[in-house]
Amino acid sequence: MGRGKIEIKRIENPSQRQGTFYKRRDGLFKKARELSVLCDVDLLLLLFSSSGKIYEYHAPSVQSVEEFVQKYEAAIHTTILRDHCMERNAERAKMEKSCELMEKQIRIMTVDERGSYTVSSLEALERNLKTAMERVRKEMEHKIDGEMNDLKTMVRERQEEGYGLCDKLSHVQTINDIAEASTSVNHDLDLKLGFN
Amino acid sequence: MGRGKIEIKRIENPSQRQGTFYKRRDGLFKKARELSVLCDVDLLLLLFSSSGKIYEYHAPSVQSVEEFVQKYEAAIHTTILRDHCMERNAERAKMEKSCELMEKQIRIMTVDERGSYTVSSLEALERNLKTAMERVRKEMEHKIDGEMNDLKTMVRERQEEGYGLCDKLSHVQTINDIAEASTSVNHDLDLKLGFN
DNA sequence: AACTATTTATAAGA
DNA sequence: TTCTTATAAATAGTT
Repeated sequence: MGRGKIEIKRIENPSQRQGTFYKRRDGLFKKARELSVLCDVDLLLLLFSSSGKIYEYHAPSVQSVEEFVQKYEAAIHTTILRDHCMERNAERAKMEKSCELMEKQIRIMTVDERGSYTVSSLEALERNLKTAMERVRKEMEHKIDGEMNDLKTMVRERQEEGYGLCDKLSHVQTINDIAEASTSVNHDLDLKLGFN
Repeated sequence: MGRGKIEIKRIENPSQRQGTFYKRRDGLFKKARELSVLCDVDLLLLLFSSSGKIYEYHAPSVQSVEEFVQKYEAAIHTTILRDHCMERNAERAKMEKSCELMEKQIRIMTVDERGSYTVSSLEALERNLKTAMERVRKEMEHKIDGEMNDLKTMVRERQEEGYGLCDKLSHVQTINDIAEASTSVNHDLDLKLGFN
């Protein structure tokens, strides 16, 4: 219908697309209204233009979008929505169960589940606690080793700063051009800073 | 369009109304699809026939009625559904966070978080592990005490059964009316069962 | 936004 | 429902 036949695919020319949009939108709304009147149909039509503007039509019998969607959801309730809802509920139940299990695990690991242990589970628990204990010790040693190394590094850095200071001092001495037996000063300094 | 012009008002003849419904419904859906394709329009069309059947069309870009309605409601500043959804999402996020925390706690308690401890946290962990250890020991003692008591009870029950048996035996003896020095039998039985 | 040639939708009938 | 077809209605290209 029109001067020429068109293919049903996106119109790339924006102004042409806009023009066609107005015409066809009006046509669609008119058809929607006619269908709802002629055939006693409850009908909702929502659309967003490509520029983001929103347009809506609903049959006179429809009070609001929310009411209509609720009716839709109630009707479709047997399939999409319920499935979706059940999926969410299953996911949620799974999560809750996993939470519960973890909570229980924590209570067990802190031996806070009085009276619900068997002797063998207590033995297993004891083994686990021993393992954890060993790990704590190793980790602690590792940590302390690390801190020792840091301290050693600090000492070394101080030492180097000290040497730098000595160099500067000796340089100053040279500039002062007092050609005495001044090496003893450096040596004294080393001794005071505890170097050897 | 058609053999004659019609007035746009409810068609009272049911079969004619039904026929028109099919034709115009198909036409409307076709137009809706064409508009969405030609003009890049997000579109949702929901309708209930007068007989209560539901029909739906949405543009390919629309994933679901829910999604579309959310977009609509966001655009129209109505927030009922979105709020509900956000509530669910918040709840879920909270749960996930709590799960994560528990998982971390478990990893920490099993000393499986290599390198992420401070010395003081390791000390605290050690204290907790010692407490757990003590509890395991207490629980184990308690359990073993319990089992001992159970065993004692069993022994006592057996003993009583034994006495019962002896009584019966002696009764049978009495009935058999052999008035001999038969108390020795009971005594032998006690010795065999290991009582006293 | 209006015009109009042409295509498309559909009312009535089968 | 589905098809046919005469006719009404929608709209593409244009102004």
